[in-house]
Amino acid sequence: MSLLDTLAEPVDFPTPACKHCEVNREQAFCSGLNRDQLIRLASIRHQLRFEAHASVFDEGDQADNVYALTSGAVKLYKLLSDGRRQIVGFLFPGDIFGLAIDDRYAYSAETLVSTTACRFPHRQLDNVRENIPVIERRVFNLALKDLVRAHEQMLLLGRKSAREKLATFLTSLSRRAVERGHAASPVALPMSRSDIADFLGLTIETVSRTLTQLKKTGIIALPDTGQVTIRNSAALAELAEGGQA
Amino acid sequence: MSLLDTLAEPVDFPTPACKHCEVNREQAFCSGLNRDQLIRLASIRHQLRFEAHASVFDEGDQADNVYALTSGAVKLYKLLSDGRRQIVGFLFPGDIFGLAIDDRYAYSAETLVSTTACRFPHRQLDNVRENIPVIERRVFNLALKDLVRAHEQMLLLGRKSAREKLATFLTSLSRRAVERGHAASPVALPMSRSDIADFLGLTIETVSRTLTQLKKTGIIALPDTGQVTIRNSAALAELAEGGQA
DNA sequence: CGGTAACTTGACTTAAATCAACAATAGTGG
DNA sequence: CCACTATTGTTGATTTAAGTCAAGTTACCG
Repeated sequence: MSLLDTLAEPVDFPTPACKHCEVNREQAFCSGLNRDQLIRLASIRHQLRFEAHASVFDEGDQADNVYALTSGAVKLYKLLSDGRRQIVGFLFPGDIFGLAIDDRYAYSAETLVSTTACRFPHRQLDNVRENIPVIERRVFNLALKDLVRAHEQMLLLGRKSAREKLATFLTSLSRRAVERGHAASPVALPMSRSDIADFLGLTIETVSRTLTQLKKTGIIALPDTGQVTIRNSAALAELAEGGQA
Repeated sequence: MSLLDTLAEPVDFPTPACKHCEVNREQAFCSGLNRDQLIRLASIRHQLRFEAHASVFDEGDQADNVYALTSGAVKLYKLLSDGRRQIVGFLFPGDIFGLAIDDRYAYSAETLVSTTACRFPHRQLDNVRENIPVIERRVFNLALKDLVRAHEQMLLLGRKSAREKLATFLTSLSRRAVERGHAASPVALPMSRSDIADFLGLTIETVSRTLTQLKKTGIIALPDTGQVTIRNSAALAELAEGGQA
């Protein structure tokens, strides 16, 4: 689709919040902006729909676009030459991805489930950011949140046991679900065991065993592979922080 | 020292580049700005000198300041309640630290050696950033570089062997030294083995053994504990990326 | 020069990986 | 709707990379 097509898309004003970022109003990319600012953003955005398990872009690709996730879920990952994989983030509605330096994406992005996102051409978004400081700051704060999360993940990867890793992972997913207006439990696991393993620096066997172990101690329940019920969130949180719960 | 004292400090204009960020001109916080922009920044900065092994701030402290490192080196780390530590970054001249969300630092900062830094009160820097887009973008790009580095470190922590971790670490230190105008080899190691271990998710014994092993294969030499000579940078780089060098 | 802290090396242990079935789940086509 | 197959997930047996425990050794500092 060309830029002209994008501009021709219906733009639903004067709705106060961007319809396509309706989840996570507090921190979403385009929430709380005024009419003119939304029009500027809408004029350069392109709304996209992806199938489950679809590639959005690959590490090393020309970084032409920034994406704001509006529904669904995405994983970001890096590969070593022999196929070892590290997932560097799971994204949910309200998160953005695709920011890059050196004009190349530093990770690959793939959907976990059927997903919708707004796409913003990097160059045009740069221009909007330069002219609308509140948007620049919005993008900055989202990037900073990613950085804080990355630091927490480094602590997890470098210093936590398998049990602590899983406890932290489930706690974090639950907290983020609450931020998006969902219940703290049960937590949806839209990713495979293999994805969880590659996010936590473990193998699928260890992920499976550890979840079984947490189930046996009554801290969680596993109604099905795609869902976890948190039965004792205090114990889970305690475990996540290195306590001996 | 009060804000008035800061303002009373001699400001060396019309020097084109901030004297205190003279290393790493390309990416440094205050390089390449015009006279008015430098004056604005200088008016809110406070120049500091720290001893070696001095605490700059602790995780959880009120995040009142942002720091731009001008000489020396700093480590950023997070702790678990039982004392396990993860170093989330080593910083060198040209790097900034102390950016935070929620008004709390997400990590502790300590000097490795005698260090000088510019300190900017968060509130006042916010104001300058709002009014001077080029400064906002400068801070943004430095934060984004940190994020890219954090992603690389997640790949290292989650998926690389001890040997690959050390190879990556030395390669990265060497590359950054070059960026600051130093030689690619020998590489200075201003941090202890314990710091290296806590950065790479290893123990000091494994760090020591692995360095000895790399020395035995002739890839590096260890003239003393604080320095590494890279004898075969191609082999080291190959190892770092998971090759079987 | 003495003493402490930092680093190295060695012996042994262990948490998680690997290898190997097996079970459950989800698609697919009859 | 139900077999049939492929994929994903679980569990068990064994291995291994890195951790732990324990000396030594070197370097640094008062």
